[in-house]
Amino acid sequence: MGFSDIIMDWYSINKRDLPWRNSHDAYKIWLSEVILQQTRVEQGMPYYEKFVANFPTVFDLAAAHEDTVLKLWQGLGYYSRARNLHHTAKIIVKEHQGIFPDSFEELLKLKGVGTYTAAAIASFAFDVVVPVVDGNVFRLLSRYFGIETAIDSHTGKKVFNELAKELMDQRNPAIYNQAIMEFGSLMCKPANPNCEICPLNQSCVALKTDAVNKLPYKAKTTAVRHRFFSYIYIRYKNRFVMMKRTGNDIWKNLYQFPMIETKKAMTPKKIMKDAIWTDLFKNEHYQIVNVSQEELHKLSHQTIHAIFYEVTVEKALDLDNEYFWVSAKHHHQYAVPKLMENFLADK
DNA sequence: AATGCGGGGAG
DNA sequence: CTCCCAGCATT
Repeated sequence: MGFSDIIMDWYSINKRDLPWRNSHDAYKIWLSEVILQQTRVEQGMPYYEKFVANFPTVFDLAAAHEDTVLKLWQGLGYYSRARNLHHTAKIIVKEHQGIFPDSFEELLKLKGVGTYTAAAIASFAFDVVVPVVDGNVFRLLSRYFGIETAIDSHTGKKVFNELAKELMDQRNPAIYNQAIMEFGSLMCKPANPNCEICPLNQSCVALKTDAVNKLPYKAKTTAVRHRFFSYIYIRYKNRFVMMKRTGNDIWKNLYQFPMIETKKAMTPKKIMKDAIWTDLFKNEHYQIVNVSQEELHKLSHQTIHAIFYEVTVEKALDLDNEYFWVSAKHHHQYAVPKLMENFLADK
């Protein structure tokens, strides 16, 4: 038995019952694949269910407001996925009559659809023979064949894609692609893989050479950047002030309190000299009723040092620029970063 | 070719 | 703590 036969046999017995596997609907497959980009299956699952329930077809998604889409995506991270998802839904409706293209090349043209996702949709929905190479496949192939080429290099991507292509079961691209990812995910795990019971353990190079823990090889390690956010939580009766984050930064198009970013940790005394205070309050009276402890919010390559200034005012300020009042009853419709959600959950 | 983009689970 | 997860867009 060859590599692909072993993978296929293992999969037929050990596969999980995942909701998107019960469909050949390109829309649902696309939806699930975008949700699962850099996201574990268990984490993405409830979001998939929510999106299918709220947007049963691509027409429903295309007709929605971006705020609604982002709100449903809230908490999942990498929000450009949600923005691109919405954008692409509108393209599919306007330019493709609601029908997804059925070739790898055409799928690749869609925003938010890269080589992996295009291959996944093409094979799962349309039985196109094109290999999926995700994190699971990189790991499995690098270990089984003992390939030390860095998976995050240009040549690495080419090498592994070529290899994955040669190994494919040409007759069952949809099932085979699911199978190799499932195998990588459940058997050839990043830490503590199940080598003892692995059906490939007789011919695995990494196992033979004691290199399982060294592969796959990655070239880059990204440095963590520290940022200091001072949020101003301005309350008047049951309302508070919010704004939309624009600009190319984290949490684009999500909402937050007015805030000041500084390059270093800053004392309240210095923060309060920032122009934002006169911008917001002008000559109105305000009172700082609480200053939170610094809270660390860790992202993959940033650590946000957050402090919340809780301020009360005696009348509803006239707001300009991007600021606006929201009531406690209505603020839930705005998508907010996890950091904001955690703060608001205590209110 | 290199960098930025979230949040959470596992070890 | 560190690593990594059904990656992609941008430069």
